[in-house]
Amino acid sequence: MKLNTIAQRLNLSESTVSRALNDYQDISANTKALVRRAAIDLGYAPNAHARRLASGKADTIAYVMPRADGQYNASFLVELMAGMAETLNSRGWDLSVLMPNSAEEEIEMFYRISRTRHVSGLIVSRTLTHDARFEILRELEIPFVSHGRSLDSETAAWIDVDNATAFADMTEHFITIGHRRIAHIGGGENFNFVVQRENGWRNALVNAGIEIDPDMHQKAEISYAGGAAAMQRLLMLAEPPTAVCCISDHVAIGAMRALRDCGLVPGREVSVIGYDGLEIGKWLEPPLSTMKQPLQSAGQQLVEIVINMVENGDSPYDHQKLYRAALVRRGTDNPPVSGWPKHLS
Amino acid sequence: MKLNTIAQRLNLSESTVSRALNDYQDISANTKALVRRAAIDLGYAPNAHARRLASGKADTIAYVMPRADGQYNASFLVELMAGMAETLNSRGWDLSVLMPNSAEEEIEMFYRISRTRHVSGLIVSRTLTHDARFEILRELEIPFVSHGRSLDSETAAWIDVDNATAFADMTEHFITIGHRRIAHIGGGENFNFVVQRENGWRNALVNAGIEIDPDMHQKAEISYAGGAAAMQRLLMLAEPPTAVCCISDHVAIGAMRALRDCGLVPGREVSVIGYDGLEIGKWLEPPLSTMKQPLQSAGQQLVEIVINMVENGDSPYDHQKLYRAALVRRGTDNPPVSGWPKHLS
DNA sequence: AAGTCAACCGAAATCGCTTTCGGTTCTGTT
DNA sequence: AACAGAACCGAAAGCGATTTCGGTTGACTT
Repeated sequence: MKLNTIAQRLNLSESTVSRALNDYQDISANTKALVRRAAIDLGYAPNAHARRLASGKADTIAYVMPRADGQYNASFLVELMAGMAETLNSRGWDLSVLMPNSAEEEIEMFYRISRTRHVSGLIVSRTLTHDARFEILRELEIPFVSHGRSLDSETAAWIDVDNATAFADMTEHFITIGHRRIAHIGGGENFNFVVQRENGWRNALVNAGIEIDPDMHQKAEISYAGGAAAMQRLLMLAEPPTAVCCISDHVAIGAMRALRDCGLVPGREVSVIGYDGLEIGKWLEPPLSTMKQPLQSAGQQLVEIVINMVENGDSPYDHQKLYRAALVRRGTDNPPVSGWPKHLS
Repeated sequence: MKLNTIAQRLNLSESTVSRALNDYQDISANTKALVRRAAIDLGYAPNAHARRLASGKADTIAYVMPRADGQYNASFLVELMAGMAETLNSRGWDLSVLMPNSAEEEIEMFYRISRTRHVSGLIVSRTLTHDARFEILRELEIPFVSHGRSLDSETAAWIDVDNATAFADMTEHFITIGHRRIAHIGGGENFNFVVQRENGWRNALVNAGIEIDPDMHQKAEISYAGGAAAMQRLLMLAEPPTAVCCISDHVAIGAMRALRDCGLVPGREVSVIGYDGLEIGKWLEPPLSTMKQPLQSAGQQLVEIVINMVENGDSPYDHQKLYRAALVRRGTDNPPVSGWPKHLS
């Protein structure tokens, strides 16, 4: 089933058929109809590789998948990729998934793309505070959008959630309902969101005139186990916190477990708020309070941004969007109780 | 950076350079070395589309992503896709993700692939008991492997977990520790695994000479909420169960919530076992017992199977593999307690 | 009636690589 | 010394589209 077949059948040239199918203006409505009819009858679809070679377009967006590392919770990732694939597919584009084994391999993939040109645009995530990829992709002139900012992303396209404000809001909420000793379980990695969230927490405390006790900041692996361990450390302090801002719901869930293991009830002696708005939180005992980001279709947005950059040459500056997360109170954020910490009662 | 450039630089023909790079036998070791050196120096990589057009190979495997529907838990899906992408990337192949909006659209995608030929092989999942896709893909002669069996999959390549045996094991375990009134919360959909799991539960009961009370089988939406609702129905029975086999961990978690809401403790009055081996189960109160499937790298396996079918023309029959799930006892499977159900004590 | 300008369509070049088919050289045999 | 057979490499024909450029028509002016 080649273009040729249709051409012969209709006694037209290949070029006419091609232009008819691509809706060129210099083909009469009549022949267009004829050609389209024939294409459907014969079940014709252009050979993707021939088309891409001739046109120089790849019609493909690649997504660099992050290693499972805590920054992304799986359900969000699935949602994201589904959104990307769906949006691309509906326009006849392909979503290609890249899974580098290391930062170096990721860079190599970028170089390969810039040579083979089999990918028109890129979506990256898991941004570091200092992230060399932005500079490299710019030099290679590969259109791309990032999910998450970085110190190197001023001149790039991105969408992100305002992590700092989210954690400031979370912390202020704790202050409002009466807490003063508010801890933060954060990450030890050099991911940008880790820093942003920590800063939000810090700023809120400073604004409220609360001195920051270094012990109140615990670096942890971003996982259930990391959260549990960090909470254990907090509980062994001479003066443990009455509220904890967790960098993610997973960490918060681990923290809840650690509380239980000490005979405490999450949200009573020690309040806990997580981040991500995971649905599982609703089904815990007690249900976990969290910050939920409003990105119902981040995947779709990311895709539309890159496509615009590829097709219309949009400037990255036109595509920088910041979203705000909202507090979802469920059951683990309550005013401090008397009788805790014990030695103070 | 074209093939041509290298050819001119070395005073060789394009065809020689091409064959040298592809390691043909009729090129001297000497020129091969020369060509490769030059290729590296110039930073050459073949244009993917030209290569694919000329060779007729797409070097691309597509994965049909399932809608988030409960059959797959997100973290498994992420693991799966990461494994596929990693394995493919390491061989220079691409992973393309398809996200159809409906069964019909999925079929259309298959037809499109068989025409454009921009995909060499396919990986499908979310298999139905009666699944038309197997027949269609066979007719279209698209090499494919399925993750999960179907009544139509005898002649296809697949890998799957022995769902029936897993649920028989689960049920027998309950019987062994003393339960007789064992319920099953299953799914209402026509997915094949739903039927298989239900059958496993049934068979174990029959084998143990326990009569099956229709009330003990609750169809539910495969989700937290579905599990909670189903458990509520079970608890309102005149004679509620003392143990429940849940079709997934999510359902089990919903069921645990329903138990708590009735003032009961999961694993005490009513035992619960889930399926999937989700890590979150470890961090619940009490930790959720579950069945864990051993597929550490299903993604890699699926990819290798399709590649073998594409490259070596392997028969689907050579690639049918069944795995067995294992019970992970954590905290919600215990012998029945006296005093429950209340009216019997 | 000649000239002009759209409106349409075809010829041919191109995209960058693969692969078949033959043609040289070179070595080793008889 | 002549010939066979490796061993190597080049020419050229695809692969199946897109796209530029130009050439015919036909209608419309003047």
